[in-house]
Amino acid sequence: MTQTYSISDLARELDITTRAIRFYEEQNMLSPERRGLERVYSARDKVTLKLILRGKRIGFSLAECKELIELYDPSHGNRKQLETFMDKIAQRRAQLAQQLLDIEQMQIELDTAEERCRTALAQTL
Amino acid sequence: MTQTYSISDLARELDITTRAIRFYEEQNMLSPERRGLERVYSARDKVTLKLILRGKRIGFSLAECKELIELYDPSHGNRKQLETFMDKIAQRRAQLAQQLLDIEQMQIELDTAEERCRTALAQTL
DNA sequence: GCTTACCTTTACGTTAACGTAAAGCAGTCA
DNA sequence: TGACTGCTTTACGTTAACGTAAAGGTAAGC
Repeated sequence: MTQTYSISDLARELDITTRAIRFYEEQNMLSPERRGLERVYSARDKVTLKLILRGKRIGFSLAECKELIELYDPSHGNRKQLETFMDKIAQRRAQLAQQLLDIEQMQIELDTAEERCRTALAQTL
Repeated sequence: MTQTYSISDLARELDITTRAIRFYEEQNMLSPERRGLERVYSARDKVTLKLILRGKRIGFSLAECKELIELYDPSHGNRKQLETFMDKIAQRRAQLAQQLLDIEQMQIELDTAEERCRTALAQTL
């Protein structure tokens, strides 16, 4: 029923190494089931991995990714903790907003770079 | 006339360390003038630094930032080189597009994380 | 003349995020 | 019954991007 995966299944599908996956577990970002010694991953584990990879693509550190993962389940938190969570969420939001600006700016620069390239290419004719 | 800066001027203004600035120079991303031993930075140098910092904020490696800087001046390139430049520009564009998707997705997740937090907080009353 | 504030170079130290090898157990296919 | 294939753990190696300390040069102010 509930889909499970071996470590190399996930490695293939997500295009990362098994070493990386084990490393994330070492960092307490994952804790897959075991069948004997073998790791058995759930759909939830896969989601977590995807979240890590997405975080990495936009330049988040693993520590930051870990915080994001922890935000997934705020049930076991007292008031103080939950407020800390809210703070972290706000921080991430601000960071993402800044990144959007940065990307926008960089796209503009790529535009002008491309144009300079085009004119330089025209010269070589 | 033409504005110049000392290394600590730039460090203060851009909120980085002088060590970092010297490091970028070591990596051939900058080559400021010298007055004796002292480094003297131009407005262009400052722009370059800003570009580096912006790149870093969206998770680019220094190597990637360096490529971006090099795209600034495609004048001294032969046809082959210019085409390589165009390729790199296209690659960066694709990367930025992916990052936009990732950020969008992450914003959605922050939304739901925030909501979960809110309901958990409501429980603590 | 001495301190203070910048600047320089050289060089070793550090952290993150894995890579890579070594050594071994468990099932299967010819 | 090997030989593969895939899984495991342990542990040392590596790269990027600086941090940090050591040792010293120079100009300004008291």
